[in-house]
Amino acid sequence: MGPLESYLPYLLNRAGTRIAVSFSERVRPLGATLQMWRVLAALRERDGRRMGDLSTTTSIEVSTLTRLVDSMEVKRLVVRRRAPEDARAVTLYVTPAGRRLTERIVPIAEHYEDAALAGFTAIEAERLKLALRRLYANMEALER
Amino acid sequence: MGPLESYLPYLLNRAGTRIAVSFSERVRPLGATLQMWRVLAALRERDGRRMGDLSTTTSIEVSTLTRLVDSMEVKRLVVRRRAPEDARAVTLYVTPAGRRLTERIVPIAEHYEDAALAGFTAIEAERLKLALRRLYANMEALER
DNA sequence: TATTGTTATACTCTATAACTATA
DNA sequence: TATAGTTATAGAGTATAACAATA
Repeated sequence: MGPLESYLPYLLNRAGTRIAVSFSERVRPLGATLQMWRVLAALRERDGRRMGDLSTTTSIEVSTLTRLVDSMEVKRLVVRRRAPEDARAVTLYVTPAGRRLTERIVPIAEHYEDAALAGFTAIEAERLKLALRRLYANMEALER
Repeated sequence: MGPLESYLPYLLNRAGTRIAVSFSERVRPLGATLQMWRVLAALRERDGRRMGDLSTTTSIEVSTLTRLVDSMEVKRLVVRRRAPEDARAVTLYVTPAGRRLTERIVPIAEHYEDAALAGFTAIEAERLKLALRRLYANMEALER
């Protein structure tokens, strides 16, 4: 085990934290947070998702998500609806205001994607993303 | 901007959080936390570092670090000493107990490094680390 | 009995700024 | 005046478990 600088989890968290903090500052003036953006991005992909589904795709804890969605409902960005096929489940839908906010954040997200990957070739960028997915899968496998 | 899954900051944070949580669980029985390990790893590299120095190398906020070091002093893992050349600065030294704990965590850290990179060739692993360093540098440059 | 989501509590880390003691 | 570190306070997120409603 060499210096901290060569340690993968460290490099990963350092880069991840840096980009998250920077992105958060950038969307704060719009009244949004990183976590809100994750929910909006997930709903942009597919509307009417369940809380549990959103929790796994956004990597936000269910109990955190409950309160996050509370605040997003107050801001009229999303609405909760009981799922018709299973009355235990709650599904989430974006409102027009939520859609407008989403479309304002998308270019910022794209900008961060580009800024983070400045100097990377398209192939290098894809390799990096693939590596991160493999890494995640490895850690998931380790849990069992 | 495609699905959340293809978004770099998301992939980064997801992988980073997963590995951090898993590692934390693994070292908790030893009475250690991820943040403590970072400090110990930094001091293992070089003893007698200043608080400010430790803050930047570990990516832990100075005010968080102060309280973290408080708790590490209570556990007799490190000791604070005033720097002789500048009485404003505080330097940190590992105790024998701290060293013993460090040596117990090192193999765990190595294990996580290996587990996360399972299936990666040495070249792929190096490429990934290099990419993470470049990405961090890009974000740092963006701040200015 | 198991599952979905909510609520409550305690805890960790961060952000910010005020404060002290040096320089 | 600026710097190094500490302290205080508020906020965001997590971990955990208990809970209600439904399956």
